[in-house]
Amino acid sequence: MIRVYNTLSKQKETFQPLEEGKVGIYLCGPTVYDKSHIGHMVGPIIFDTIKRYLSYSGYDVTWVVNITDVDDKLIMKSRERGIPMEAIAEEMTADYLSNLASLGVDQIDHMPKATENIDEIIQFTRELIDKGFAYAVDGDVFFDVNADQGYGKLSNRTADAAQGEGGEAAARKKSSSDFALWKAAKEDEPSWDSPWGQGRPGWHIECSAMSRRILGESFDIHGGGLDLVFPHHENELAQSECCHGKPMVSYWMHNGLMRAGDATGKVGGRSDRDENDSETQATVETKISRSKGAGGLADLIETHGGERIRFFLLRTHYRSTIVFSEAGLQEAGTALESFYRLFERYERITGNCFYKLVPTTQRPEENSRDQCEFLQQVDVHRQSYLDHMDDDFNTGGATSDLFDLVRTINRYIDQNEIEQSASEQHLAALTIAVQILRDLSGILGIFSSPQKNEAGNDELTGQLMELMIALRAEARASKNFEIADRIRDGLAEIGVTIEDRKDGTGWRVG
RNA sequence: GGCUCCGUGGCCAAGUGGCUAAGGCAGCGGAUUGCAAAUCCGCCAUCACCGGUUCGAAUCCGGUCGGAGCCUCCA
Repeated sequence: MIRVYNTLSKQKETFQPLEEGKVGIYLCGPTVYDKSHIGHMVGPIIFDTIKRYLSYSGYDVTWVVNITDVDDKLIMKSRERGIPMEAIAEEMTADYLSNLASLGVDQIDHMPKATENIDEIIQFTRELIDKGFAYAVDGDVFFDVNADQGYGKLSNRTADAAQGEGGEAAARKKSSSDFALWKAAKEDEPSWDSPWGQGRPGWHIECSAMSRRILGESFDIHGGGLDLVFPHHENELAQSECCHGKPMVSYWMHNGLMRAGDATGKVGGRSDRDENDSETQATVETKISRSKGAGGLADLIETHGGERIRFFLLRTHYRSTIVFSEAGLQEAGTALESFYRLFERYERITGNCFYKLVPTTQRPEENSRDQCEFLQQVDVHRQSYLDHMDDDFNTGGATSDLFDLVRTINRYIDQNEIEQSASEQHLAALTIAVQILRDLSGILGIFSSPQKNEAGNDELTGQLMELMIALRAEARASKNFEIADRIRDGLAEIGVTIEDRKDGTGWRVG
């Protein structure tokens, strides 16, 4: 039984899809006016993981992430850079997509763009006018907040407490909290034909229109960052529910926002150039999108690798604030090492590559019958992992079970001296356990392929290392530890670690 | 001012009424090792503070202090 925290009810609820066995998820994606920063990746990574888990649990999931490719910021950017809005959108969408790919986000089924759904948007707006929830004034169309009884229920706000956008449009609105569904085109703005003249969509309407087109009038999960609860999701909900007269989504899920936490004020390894007043900045933590150094996600991926970043994000609960820091990322990397080491150990023993194991796509039945003690322990951790995930996708708790699994497997190998000589039985049990680790980590979207370890992968290095190790072995055999240690220490200085294992000497970079 | 949320060991972080408060990083002790590395074993918290409810609270209620977000664009 999966439980989900619903922003609308402010509590965890039992997950029950509208249609048996099927789940529709809509996640608010980026406005593509600039390069994405790490904060933009929180939602995609957690929902990618949620989709993996729901699929594993037997649901047929459809996941939609929209691209907002027309709005004020895009228009401004286009003027600044003197190139068409479409060119900016295209460039930034490509950036976004490549970041997603690096972070292993590959579960998205549809990525509709606002500009490709103008007809739906106009249609939706027209329906709202026909039903008396919206009105047109001089080419603008506004949503009439006071016509909506339920307005404010998502963000717990009353209609009049919610100030809509001000500016010169304010004068034409019936109430200041009314918001634009359609904006009349100004000079030099991209625009489309509509029953109200040339114009473009307001910010919220595209999501109502596109989610309906792809997922239907009502669907299961709508997600986004906590900062979207108001006004964006409140308004979306108002539009859709007024238009259809029924609930828009069953579960509203919002991820916590990321803050920049490095003492230096750095984000993404960039120095914060424009900060020159005193030391007060030292401990300032701000929301990433407001921090001066926001950006540099590509650099971050380059230096740390997507897997480390993904793991870093998934180690905390999706609803809590994550303080971003280089140190935190470093630590995540250190923690991942124990997994990589186990994978190598497994390969040395069985000759099989962990990454070539095919993940089981179906959640197995409850505990297995008469197994050896080891596999029973493995089962305990597997079950604990699933319990964590069932509880509002608690990936932070689930990762601890992964570490428990690693320790359990290492202990089994140690205690039974499997590295020295393995019986069929041991190998079979080991294989089952590692397969389970494969399946469970696959749900988090990690360890799907080897992380490129740049250095030391070429043939020459391998041969040289073989030689060094042989020389050291000879020195050790003749108890010439001075030479042996000189070899080991010298290698350590250039970043190569020698490991004398039960089954022979090995080496690793880093 | 209105509305949310958070404060768990040196650091990060699960846990939101009841077995001995997960896990990671760092540290310490031990096994192993020629010494290391890796691995395993063990150790390291009464949960910001005060008061209350309860047989029983980190977990519920009230207050205090500290921190964050939203109320304008934001993932």
